[in-house]
Amino acid sequence: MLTIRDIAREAGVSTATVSRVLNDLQSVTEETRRKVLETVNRLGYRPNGLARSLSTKRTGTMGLIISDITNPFFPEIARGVEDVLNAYGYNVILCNTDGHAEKEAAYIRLLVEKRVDGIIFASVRTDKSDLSDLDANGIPWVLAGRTLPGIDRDCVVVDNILGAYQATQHLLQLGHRRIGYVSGPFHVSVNMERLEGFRQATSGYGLNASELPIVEADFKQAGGYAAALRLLGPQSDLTALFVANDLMAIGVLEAAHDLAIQVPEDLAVVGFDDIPLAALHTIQLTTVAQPKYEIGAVAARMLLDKIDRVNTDGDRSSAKVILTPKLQVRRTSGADLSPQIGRQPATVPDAEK
Amino acid sequence: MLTIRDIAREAGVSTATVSRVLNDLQSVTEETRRKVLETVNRLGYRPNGLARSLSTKRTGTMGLIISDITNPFFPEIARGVEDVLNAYGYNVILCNTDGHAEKEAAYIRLLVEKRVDGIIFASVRTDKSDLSDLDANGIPWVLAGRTLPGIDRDCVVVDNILGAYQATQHLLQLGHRRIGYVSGPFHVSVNMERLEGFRQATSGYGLNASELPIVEADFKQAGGYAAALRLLGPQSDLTALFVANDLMAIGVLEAAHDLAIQVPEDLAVVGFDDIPLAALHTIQLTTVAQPKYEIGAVAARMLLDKIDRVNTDGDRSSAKVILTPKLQVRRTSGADLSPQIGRQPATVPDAEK
DNA sequence: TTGTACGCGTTATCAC
DNA sequence: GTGATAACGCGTACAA
Repeated sequence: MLTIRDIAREAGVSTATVSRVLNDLQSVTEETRRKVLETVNRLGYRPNGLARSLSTKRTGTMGLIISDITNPFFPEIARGVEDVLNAYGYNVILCNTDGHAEKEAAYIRLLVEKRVDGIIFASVRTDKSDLSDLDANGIPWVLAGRTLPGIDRDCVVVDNILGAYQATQHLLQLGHRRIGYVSGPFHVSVNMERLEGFRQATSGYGLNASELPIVEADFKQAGGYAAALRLLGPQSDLTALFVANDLMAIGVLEAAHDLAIQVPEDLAVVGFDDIPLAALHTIQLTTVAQPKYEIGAVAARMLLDKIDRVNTDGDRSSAKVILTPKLQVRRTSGADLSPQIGRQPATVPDAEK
Repeated sequence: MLTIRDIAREAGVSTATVSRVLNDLQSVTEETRRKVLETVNRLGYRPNGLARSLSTKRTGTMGLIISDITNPFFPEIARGVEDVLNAYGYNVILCNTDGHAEKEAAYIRLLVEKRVDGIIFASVRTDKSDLSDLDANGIPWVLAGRTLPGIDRDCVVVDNILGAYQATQHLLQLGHRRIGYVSGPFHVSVNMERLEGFRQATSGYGLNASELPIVEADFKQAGGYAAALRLLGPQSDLTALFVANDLMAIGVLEAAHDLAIQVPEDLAVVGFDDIPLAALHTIQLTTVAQPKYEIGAVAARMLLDKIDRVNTDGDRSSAKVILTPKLQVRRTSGADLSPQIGRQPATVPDAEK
């Protein structure tokens, strides 16, 4: 592949001049400028970014760490990240960790070796030591859609406690008292927060949250399906389920169907995230909406800011941005059925089918 | 950040020896080996991949170019690509082009400058000149889920013509004769092929394909919705729609619902792709299944092969892999309704609701 | 305005 | 087995 020296020789100038033209710096005669650009185009020269990065100490590449891009929650976040970063000339390396700590650690090591300019963590699980490792190496990072215990900066999240509180209260106001919680992995922060919101809301209604059934699952559709089978057995008295994310809620709906349980007549279901398919008329999942694209976009801007600040003054931390979740009331919570749950036919779209 | 020289000095050896230990090459005494590794771990040294790549001429990074990761068709492909490449120590740079030629060209330039070891194209549109540009620069590439006119190598695809043929024939066998085609962008190869399959099947039944309505849309849900509104106006006599991809088919279903058209009783719908939500019991979209994950995985392996071959002998091309699509018959085509279309109530799941 | 020469952090080719 | 040292391709003081 051609080098800057080839261009310099061909154009009859020095490599320094070629470099100046390519990065349009300072003083270069329009004459020589033309000459250089002409040979560059004629020969199809492409600068070697590796050499450039080695010299400038910036790569124009960022890492994006998520759990699994096939989870419908993540593509929009990734898109928000990508759009913003790409507008500033950055590329994004995508990393699927499946929530495995080892996979994540391995990715981080690779990203550090590739000297990415920054990393966005949207995966559910991250070791705090990994982050201090990055700090030690001077690589800025940002958390998107999640927090970490003991860290209340450099992250953009929705208020999960509030969202879960609203969702649960919605069910309570509809008259439900026997409400189950389909949980994500217990130790994951977003799940802990949503569980906390669930607890606050139920105890606000004088219920003992510890008496309400909670089943741990994995944030995936199949996990939600399995959890629902366990919760909705023959002797179940549950009339509603709050599910920690939409993907599991979809699994719950599938399970309810297979168990011949009518939603929302016999069972109200509320999810979290508002993934695209939740709004389809055949699904109409009541859920807590997160601004996914915005979470990604804001996180990206925050990261860019942080990089700027590292390069100027020494300040390395950003504020914490908390976005507000919004309860999207749709069919599956049976809001139109209240106050007598499960007694009268639903008057919602599709009900007459 | 620490350099190999720091380690060499601290361990009392030369940089060459440190390098040998790190890449466990040749002859190094167990003694010195231990000593080097100890200081590496103690000081937390991370090799600079840029410098390494500059020297070795490989980056361990690949580019993946797609249209839009929020289109449910792509996450599984991306996952297949990522899983395989990551197993071989590669990272993946994700590029969303939205089908814009300029965006794609800009991405390719960036990827070339970063000296990625290879590129996978899963986007719908690619300029042939871009590819020859890559060839000129010695960067291997592979096409995934699509072809390019005049190129029948280095790609993995399903037989789109066959898939579309089967889908259309399915509708014809159910008795439909007035079938519309909701098209993707006309110039996109996969769409052209599916249209071709549609034409072959209809003319096989003595129909004049040119008399059947075809509306061009954009492969997105909103586009499918809009196309359906145009096709299903008051004076429409269509009893079935073959839709070029599932995402648009979802839009068609939404439109049908808003127009109070019953699916499948009044309108049969068949899509293409078999995205995850097509299988949900509330959707049950009849569609042509593509093995998306496999397409990504096979493309990744093909790219790895191609890279290997470039490094050994000079052969730079791979074969063309054609995977077989599979018609997934579900509710929306009303297979259980035949032969009298639209006369009797459906006896499909959910019908008694 | 332009050119020379060194540094960026590795790997690889020599000697020893 | 180990150590100098020249690439790798670019940016950039410094000098001219």
